[in-house]
Amino acid sequence: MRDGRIPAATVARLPVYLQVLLEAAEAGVEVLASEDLARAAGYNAAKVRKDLSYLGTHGTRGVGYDVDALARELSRALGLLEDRPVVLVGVGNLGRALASYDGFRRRGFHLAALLDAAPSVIDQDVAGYRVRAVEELESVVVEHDISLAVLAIPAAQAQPMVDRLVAAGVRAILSFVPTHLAVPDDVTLRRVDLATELQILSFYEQVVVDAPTTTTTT
Amino acid sequence: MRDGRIPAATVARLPVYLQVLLEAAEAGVEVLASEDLARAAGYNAAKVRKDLSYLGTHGTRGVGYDVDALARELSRALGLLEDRPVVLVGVGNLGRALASYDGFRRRGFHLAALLDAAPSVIDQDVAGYRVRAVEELESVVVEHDISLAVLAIPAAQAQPMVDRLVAAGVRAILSFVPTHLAVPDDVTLRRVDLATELQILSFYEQVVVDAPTTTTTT
DNA sequence: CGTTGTGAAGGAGTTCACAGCA
DNA sequence: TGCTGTGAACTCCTTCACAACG
Repeated sequence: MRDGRIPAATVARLPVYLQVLLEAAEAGVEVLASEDLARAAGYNAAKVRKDLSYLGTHGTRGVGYDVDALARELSRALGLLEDRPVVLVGVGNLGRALASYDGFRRRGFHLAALLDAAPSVIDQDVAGYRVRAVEELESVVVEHDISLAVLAIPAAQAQPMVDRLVAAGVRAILSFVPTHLAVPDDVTLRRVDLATELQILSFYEQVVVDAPTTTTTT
Repeated sequence: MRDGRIPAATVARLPVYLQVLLEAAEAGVEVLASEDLARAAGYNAAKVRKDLSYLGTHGTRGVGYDVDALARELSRALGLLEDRPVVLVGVGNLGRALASYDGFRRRGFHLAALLDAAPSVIDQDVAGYRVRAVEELESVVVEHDISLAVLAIPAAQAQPMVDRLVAAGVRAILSFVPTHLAVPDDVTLRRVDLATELQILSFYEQVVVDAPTTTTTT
């Protein structure tokens, strides 16, 4: 256990550990050794122990980690002790799917609002939510004290929308837009590009063998 | 330019470069310096040059990189010279969105088949495709010579399905399943977990400042 | 005794800085 | 002159290996 900053690579794995722990708890398991955790997460034991050591977590030597305690610890570290409100901007195909995706709900988030610019979809019902006009963005963010946004709009409109989200007070953005988007240093942006992922796979498929069986990183 | 293996981190950036180049070509730009490419991609010039050097690509000193030539070079490296067939397994909310997502089509892939296990969706029309029974998996893979699969099914059924895909001859899998899935060494699996991405953002949002403005890696 | 927590070694990826060339 | 291509330095991450300890 150290106290400086937690390495980015470690942060990216914490949700995976949490997931494994919640499944173990579900199954009635009370203690897991780093070895077990590693197997279930797809890493190795040394990495698991080092990662957890950054949290200052203490397992029990000769025994392992208490499943419930560690899950709580991870939830706390990730800021998931209570449900976080998220605003979803863009209700096209992908946006609709994201709105219907219950993984968000089940893993600590809820959609506080769905926004779109197209008059044709405004006021429409999507996955049980009423789509609101992007004009309401600023008021929605303030009203629900939102700091997380999911962006699923066309590339052409994306940068201005990012600027607007940032100005409104959003601190972190999950972008599905296939373009580089600039944000200030104090705002975090993660980009998920589905076509890019397939293209990476395409590379390894033809090169045959040897791809690092991956996950998202950094 | 070297000739060994291309670093995983570099491979993950190649699609981004390609995207930038195609947009530049679209805009009529014929030459880009590493500096320009870097700005558009969100990296820095040294990284761009080193990445490209692994391809054995030669830019022109004092000038930059020929946009068309480099785009072709990258397409070749990524195995995108011709459209690649992909099989999509799982036509739930996410699967439907993926089927409707035109980014795949526009960036070198086409869905050769949509499969699902639920009798209620079989033969249904989704995004213009007729959903087929998973039973047809093996024949579809052989018939279309498919090596890429996209997996969007519940975690519980995922590992057996992965084994089946691999046995059928699939060499690379893009998984949206929020669980670790095992594949043999000669098969590549990339995992995209949307809730995980949000949880990572949640961490940085609360920690305030300092997150490495990211993209998918490895 | 078994498993954690961690220094230290090793490996991967990034950035620097400059020589080399169009 | 201007920008590429790249060795070398550096930083970040992973893995090893073992002492510490319940």
